Amino acid sequence: MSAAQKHDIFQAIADPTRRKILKLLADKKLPVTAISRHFPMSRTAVSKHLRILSESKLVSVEKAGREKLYKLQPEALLELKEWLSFFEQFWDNKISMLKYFVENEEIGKLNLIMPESNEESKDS
Amino acid sequence: MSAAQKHDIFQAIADPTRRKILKLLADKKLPVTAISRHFPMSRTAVSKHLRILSESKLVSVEKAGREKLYKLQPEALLELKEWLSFFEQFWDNKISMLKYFVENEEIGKLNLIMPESNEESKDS
DNA sequence: ATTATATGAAACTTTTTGGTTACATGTCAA
DNA sequence: TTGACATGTAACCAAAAAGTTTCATATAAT
Repeated sequence: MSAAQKHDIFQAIADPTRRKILKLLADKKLPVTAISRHFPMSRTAVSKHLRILSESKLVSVEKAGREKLYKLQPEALLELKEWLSFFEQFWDNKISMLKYFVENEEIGKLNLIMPESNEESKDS
Repeated sequence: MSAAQKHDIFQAIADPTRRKILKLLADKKLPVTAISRHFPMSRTAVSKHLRILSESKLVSVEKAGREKLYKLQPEALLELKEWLSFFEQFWDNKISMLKYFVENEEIGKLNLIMPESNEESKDS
């Protein structure tokens, strides 16, 4: 069912505000008003972002009195993970070293492992 | 350097055309004209997508005679991987079962592991 | 030299996106 | 039952995105 939903997960996470919302919800369920306090925009704008996140199943909603609690649904990120893993196959031999540099926040030094940094370049 | 580049990786992969381009380039380097044959749009439109992919370092360019060969740069996806890994911490215990369902294309049955599917719901 | 191929840039159009304000509804507290 | 709080929807607007066509430039082939 659901031939083509309007918002896919790639689109959903494209917006910085929505990514920040996801991080907020990682801690705990929150109602719209609480969420919107973290942003320099109206509650209504945040509400629209939440609708988009809901459509792509990244968050779920739960009624609690007059509030509606939004909850992170991290399983939806599985699709992204699968997509990523396809490309990792073209990548594997470099990943562990890259991980090292990233985890040590020294990604700026990454040219150290790039072989093309020689003085003169010979073809083939 | 480069305080805030115009296109980040999340935006770059948000567009389906660009994701397809990345898959094409996974196989081999290609010039714009060859790439655009896979799409129902003009070469110029594809060229613009490639510029966006370049800006976010997902592809690199290499001059070859009168052609320009575009090449996949999968390392740029590391940022995405890092972002994802943050959320996996809220996810770990479910991941293996989810993987099973996904790999067997039975994601529709996922409610099997959702505890809230009882007949009546008791508060707290 | 001349023609054909490969490309990017510019100007323009249409659609989508992200935001606003105003309004209607539902729930809690007095 | 009246007032305050929490929310979503509607109508609207501006800016960004994605596409088009036209043009200019560089390289290759004849």
